[in-house]
Amino acid sequence: MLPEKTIERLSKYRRYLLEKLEQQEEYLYSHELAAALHLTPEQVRRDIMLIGYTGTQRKGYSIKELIEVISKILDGDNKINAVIIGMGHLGKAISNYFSIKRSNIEIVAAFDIDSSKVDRIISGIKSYHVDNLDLIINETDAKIAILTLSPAGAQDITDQLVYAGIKGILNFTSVTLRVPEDVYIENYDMITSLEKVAYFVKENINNEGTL
Amino acid sequence: MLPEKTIERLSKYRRYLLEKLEQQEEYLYSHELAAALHLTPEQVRRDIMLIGYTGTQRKGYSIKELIEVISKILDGDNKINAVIIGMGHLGKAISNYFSIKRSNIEIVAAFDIDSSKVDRIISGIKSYHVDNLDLIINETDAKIAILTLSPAGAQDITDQLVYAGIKGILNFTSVTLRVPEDVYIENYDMITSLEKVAYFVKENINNEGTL
DNA sequence: AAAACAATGTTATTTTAATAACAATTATTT
DNA sequence: AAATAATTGTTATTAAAATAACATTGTTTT
Ligand SMILES: NC(=O)c1ccc[n+]([C@@H]2O[C@H](COP(=O)([O-])OP(=O)(O)OC[C@H]3O[C@@H](n4cnc5c(N)ncnc54)[C@H](O)[C@@H]3O)[C@@H](O)[C@H]2O)c1
Ligand SMILES: NC(=O)c1ccc[n+]([C@@H]2O[C@H](COP(=O)([O-])OP(=O)(O)OC[C@H]3O[C@@H](n4cnc5c(N)ncnc54)[C@H](O)[C@@H]3O)[C@@H](O)[C@H]2O)c1
Repeated sequence: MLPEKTIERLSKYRRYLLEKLEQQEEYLYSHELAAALHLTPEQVRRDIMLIGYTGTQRKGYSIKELIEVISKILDGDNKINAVIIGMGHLGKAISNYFSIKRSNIEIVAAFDIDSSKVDRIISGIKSYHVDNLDLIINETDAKIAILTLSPAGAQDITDQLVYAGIKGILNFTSVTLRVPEDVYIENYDMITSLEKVAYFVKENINNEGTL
Repeated sequence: MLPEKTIERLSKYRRYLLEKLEQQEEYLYSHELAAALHLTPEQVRRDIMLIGYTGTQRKGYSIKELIEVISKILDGDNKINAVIIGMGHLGKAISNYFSIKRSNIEIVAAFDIDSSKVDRIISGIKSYHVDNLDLIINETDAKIAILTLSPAGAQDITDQLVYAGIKGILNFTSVTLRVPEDVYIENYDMITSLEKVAYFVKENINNEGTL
């Protein structure tokens, strides 16, 4: 099992590599990738070593091959399906983002409780009423859920998702969810990110010149 | 200077503590906080030690006091102002989220290039045309910017922001931004979060029972 | 008032992650 | 064809973060 941080970086590497591939580039060096993502070349090389790929000295890494190796790690043999719950502002932003930046995770269905947002296609994703949750998750064999619904319904929906066989949740609601041990949860809160930025901005301003 | 990870957790602690305060609770134990946020009690106690607060043994931490101490760390003496660039789906979701969950960072202005989204108030935030960027940032003394605009304009806007005196950026565009050393950037990409969830879901499924 | 208990605060240890160092190798130049 | 330069792959070192251990102390019970 690879370190969490390496997994995060691999995802970023792949996104950058895909851009380069579109620009018809064939090879790249560890220091290019590092510079683009604000990392060190050593770290890039170490990550690539860990996934067992080797480039050619003096020439760098084959972009095409590296993408393939990373994809094998991140995607495994078969693709993985996801659903999204709550098609408000955030849900739409994410759906739309996924339809543009392709990833090997496919969002196969969206759900909402509001009948005006249901039974239509939004950013290429079919939207269903939450009453069909269990049915559609089983039909599509989705294993991941993205939660962008109102906080009030979050725990209740989570219980239903777990029952339906969801094994990973990306949670954008501010609710702290209770799930069985074998369900992996990743919480994300923009306020935390922003407060972190604020803290380091303040530290920087205070220490101006003293570093 | 406190560790990055501690800062992230402090933000989460505060959010949880504020909830508890609203429920009229007075004290809480390290293990309660830990359980709620999927951490260990040791880590909670260590973080609290690092910020120099002490609870009372057998009784736990005073919720009110702990919030005050964390706020002093995260907010410092004076509040910090932020602006948001791009009032599309994501920009609106964030503005709205901030107007509900209060934080001591204030979003003082929003900007967009689309005249139909400009010169009105969205989720309590006044929205301006980007042409006024420099003017408004100076007037409001904003130090942080949240980027939720279309990728195409991101680097150009960033240059303007830096020129106007912005010192911290929370970047949601997929563009890798170039900034001077004294500007702190936090990049966030949902695809990375989701691919991380997918990876650990797969690992879990593969290792079922073998752990 | 004494004893038992249950929580904190802090130091020590372990684990994980990042950085650095450098030998091996492969293109390129002379 | 030999020398040079530049980049990789890997091991060693350092730094950061998390966990564990445990002595200390305030609270409760008897
Ligand atoms: N973590 C973050 O950084 C962050 C940022 C912004 C918003 N949020 C949160 O994300 C969520 C969505 O934000 P938004 O701005 O899109 O809000 P929104 O009100 O625009 O959208 C919420 C959607 O969820 C639907 N919904 C409500 N209850 C439901 C249920 N039981 N089942 C299915 N659908 C249901 C609503 O009909 C609506 O379409 C909120 O919980 C908000 O607090 C989090
Ligand atoms: N990081 C992530 O996880 C994530 C998720 C979703 C979307 N995104 C990105 O966030 C951005 C916004 O997404 P969205 O769904 O809200 O898109 P959107 O198209 O709904 O909104 C973009 C807004 O930016 C405005 N804009 C364009 N150029 C501008 C400029 N030069 N100055 C000011 N405003 C400008 C547009 O008028 C529009 O209102 C996009 O870059 C998208 O790729 C990132």
